[in-house]
Amino acid sequence: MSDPSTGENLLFLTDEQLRQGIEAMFFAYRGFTADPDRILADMAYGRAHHRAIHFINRAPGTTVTNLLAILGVTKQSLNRVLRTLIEDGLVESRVGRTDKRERHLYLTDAGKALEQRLSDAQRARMRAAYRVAGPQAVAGFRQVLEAMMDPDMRRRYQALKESGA
Amino acid sequence: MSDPSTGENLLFLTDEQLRQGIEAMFFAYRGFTADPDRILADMAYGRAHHRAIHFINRAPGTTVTNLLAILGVTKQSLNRVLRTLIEDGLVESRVGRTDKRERHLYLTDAGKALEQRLSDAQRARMRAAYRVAGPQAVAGFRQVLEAMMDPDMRRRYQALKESGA
DNA sequence: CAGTTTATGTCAGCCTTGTTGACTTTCCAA
DNA sequence: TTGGAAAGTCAACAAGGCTGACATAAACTG
Repeated sequence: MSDPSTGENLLFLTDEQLRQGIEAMFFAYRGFTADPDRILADMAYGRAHHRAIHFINRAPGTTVTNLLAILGVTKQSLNRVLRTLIEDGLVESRVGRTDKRERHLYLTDAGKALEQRLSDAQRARMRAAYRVAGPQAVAGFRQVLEAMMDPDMRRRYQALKESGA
Repeated sequence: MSDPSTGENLLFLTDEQLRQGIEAMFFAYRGFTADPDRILADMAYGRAHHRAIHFINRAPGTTVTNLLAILGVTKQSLNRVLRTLIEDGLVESRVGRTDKRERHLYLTDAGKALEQRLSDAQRARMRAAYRVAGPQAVAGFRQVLEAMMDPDMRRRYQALKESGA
């Protein structure tokens, strides 16, 4: 329409529009993590513990190496977090049956309980936002987020998504 | 349709859909920060410096207190970052004219140059994602993000948005 | 004018969570 | 049986959050 070179209206790709999107991501991510952060602050845990708990719950029996790849941190960093979770009885580490080098990770009942608290809080905000925005906006939201991921992370995300529902 | 209580299809509010949205936010945010992070890693700077530079560029002459509120950190934390940026000649701090207690912050030419590099990188990814998803998806993306913010952050975001274009 | 509040900066110390590098143990597979 | 992958550990370090205490200057208020 207004752009003769393509026949499309590309006003949504202006620097100003992109900047607004960038700032929206920044402010929204703060809200996104705020509720779980408040819960975790009361314990000796942080966001790193939340992430580990989330993905162990999501894929019970996952190996340390797999978790490492999903979280994108070093094994030393993850190990510190994992050790405290195991010590505190929230995570169980079982030696692999076929490959005994591997450790398979599971949430204990206490771990599941914490996961529930954290994800309830996070989902509540997400649900409220989804409800306000409506299904069509949510579809767009997901599309843009997927397009924003690094290709290997997109693959991991897709795999998780398909294993889910 | 499928939900007799509301007459709406609320399948987009299922726990599984919400969980996918949560994971999408996690993976997308990683992509969102990856490019600037790579640039910053070569210097002695981190994400905190990027945020300060971004918002000083966005609102030149902003005061320290205002920046504090936008970034949501303590003044000690911000001050550490600001001090290095001023020492390195990327940010200039001017004493307020009407209220001499205030410091007004501006990017120097060097600061503007770095801001440009960082935002170019971040916008490039954003632009690619926007282009793939299309204008309607982008509108939905923005709607959901806005709804996800804390109310006071939403106000700040709106104020920035209106001051922009 | 005296006293209080506000804006800013700074020192010290702490925590989480990331990093690198070096090293060991276990154990699968060629 | 030996090489290499998987896992774990120790040490050291840095960024970037936090709290608490304190200093200074300027503005505001009674």
